[in-house]
Amino acid sequence: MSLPHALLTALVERPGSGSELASRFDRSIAFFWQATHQQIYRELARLEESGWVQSLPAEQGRGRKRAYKILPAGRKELKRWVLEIDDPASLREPLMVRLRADAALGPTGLDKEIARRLAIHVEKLAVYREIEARDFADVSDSRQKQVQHLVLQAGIMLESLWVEWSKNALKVLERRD
Amino acid sequence: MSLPHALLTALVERPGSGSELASRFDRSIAFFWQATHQQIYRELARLEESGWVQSLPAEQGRGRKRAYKILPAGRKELKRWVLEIDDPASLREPLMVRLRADAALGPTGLDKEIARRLAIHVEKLAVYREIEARDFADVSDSRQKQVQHLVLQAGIMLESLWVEWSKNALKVLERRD
DNA sequence: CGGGGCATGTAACCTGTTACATGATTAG
DNA sequence: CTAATCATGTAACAGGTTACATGCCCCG
Repeated sequence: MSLPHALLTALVERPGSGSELASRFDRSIAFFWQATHQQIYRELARLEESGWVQSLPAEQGRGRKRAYKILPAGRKELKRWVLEIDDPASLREPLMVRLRADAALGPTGLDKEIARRLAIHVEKLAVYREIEARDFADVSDSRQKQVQHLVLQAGIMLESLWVEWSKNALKVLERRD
Repeated sequence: MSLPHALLTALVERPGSGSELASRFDRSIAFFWQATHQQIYRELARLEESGWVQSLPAEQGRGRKRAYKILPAGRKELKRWVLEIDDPASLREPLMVRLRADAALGPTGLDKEIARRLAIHVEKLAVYREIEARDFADVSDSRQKQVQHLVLQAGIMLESLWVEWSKNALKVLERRD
């Protein structure tokens, strides 16, 4: 489980409230981690219980912003966690299951769906490339920036992969025999 | 949720018992769908309840193989499901969270982990390429075979991506400033 | 001052994971 | 005949998803 540590990371960069973290999430590691606001609130409460973050006491009560900041114990926990080892995440892609079903049942009309997804990937790729051009144009960036760039690069490579794969898949699925 | 339909697909190809399906899973769509035997048994029971599959009545009881075959209603359901639309699956990759934490905290020693994973991806890639050479050497394959090949190709492309990305990441992480 | 949107929160549910248990089969 | 292994199954749990509820704030 990485959500608590993803939140700690965000809070190292800058303190913030649940809703702020949610939108920062969308802008930073959305390619490789997602969380709904419910997950975030639940997890922030747990982090506070563990003594890893602290909510600024000034503001409390439902409906009011509640800003959190990371505590030393949280920093320490994050440093520990970064060096945990785990195998590459496995991808669960229903489309691949559908393809195998198509192969077993005969042509089913999956090409429409793949064309739709091709468009999605093309668009995402354009967005990511734009971010890259804007934030990572300088080749002589700091180490910190280059590491952040690595994450974006993985996102770009993934979208490129799916664009390429989808085009090829459409060629194969054209066959109606 | 795709597990029930992944099982239906496997049962269209050939009837089988839970354990057989589990090992067939490993050999066919393991790149894009995984399931433990517990999930499979639970799901097979549900599929039977829904009237989509039938277990051959001869064999029953704990510890005895229980073969299932797909029913017409199951085939129909599978055909319906193949054409459902959903957005590309999102990848949850803790390593990317770790990288962002590394960027925020300063060098933490992630390069070891990435080198380890590079080796894993290289090995998987070799295995997939071997399967490809053995099962999909013929360019003039049937449509069915070509569609199955598409799934394997996606797996190969993904592993290649991570090999390439890991090598680049190692270069960046060498920097210790 | 009333309504809509925003921030937070509660609750139920589902999938997937892990640990463990039991009956059958097979090897030595 | 016993031990190891295989096939099936039970149970508890954790993370993620969805639906919905509540309180604050600001705009008209």
